[in-house]
Amino acid sequence: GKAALIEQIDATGSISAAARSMDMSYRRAWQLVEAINLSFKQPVVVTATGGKRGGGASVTEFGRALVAQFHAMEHKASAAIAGDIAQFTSNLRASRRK
Amino acid sequence: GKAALIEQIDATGSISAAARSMDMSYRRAWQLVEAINLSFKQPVVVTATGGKRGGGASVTEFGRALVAQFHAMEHKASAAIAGDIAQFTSNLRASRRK
DNA sequence: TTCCGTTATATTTTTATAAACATAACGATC
DNA sequence: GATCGTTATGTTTATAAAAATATAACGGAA
Repeated sequence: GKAALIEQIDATGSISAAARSMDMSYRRAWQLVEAINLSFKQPVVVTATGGKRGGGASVTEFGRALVAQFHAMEHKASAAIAGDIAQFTSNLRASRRK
Repeated sequence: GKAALIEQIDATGSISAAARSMDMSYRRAWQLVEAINLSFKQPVVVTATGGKRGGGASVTEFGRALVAQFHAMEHKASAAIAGDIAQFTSNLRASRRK
């Protein structure tokens, strides 16, 4: 979720546009960004207030590398257990929706 | 969490003893067991009410195999991304507790 | 038939999380 | 200095999850 948010910020240039595109409140998106930035030693998203278009946000190179690494980890872990997952899933009962 | 609960049930022979050992309410443990059993095509934990010692619960062979597979998956996934995790963690800010 | 420790279930209360709503601050541009 | 879209923050409400509390049902054994 956070990785997707960062990607949308990178794509749109603002937290609010990213939030809109993900059908998320600006408040929540901003809080996530704050939490992310506080989590790492270096900033992941940098913001600007005011100005011609009201401001904006951009993703740092560090942030981009982080997201890329995250996706790489996803793929590695997923590939490592793909076989088990298939078998595991075959033992799951078909869940009834609503 | 659920895997640990199943292991405790297997070790103790009852849901309530497992719950006590994990400092969990019996109610919660029972609900987890119910959810687990409903999730799979075959029962993972079988229970008995009443009787000499009030009843009890035991883990099926299917359940044991499931837990074993789960741990195997944990190890595989963990090993696959161990290097990334180390680097990732090095970028994390030391979080302040309380 | 009473007792015991367990499974099983219902109800209420508390806590945590998310959503919703409102508003201030910013600063380049016009 | 008025405007605009954004960042930034506070406050309240709603929803969900967990915890706490209570009690019924079970069935061997004494």
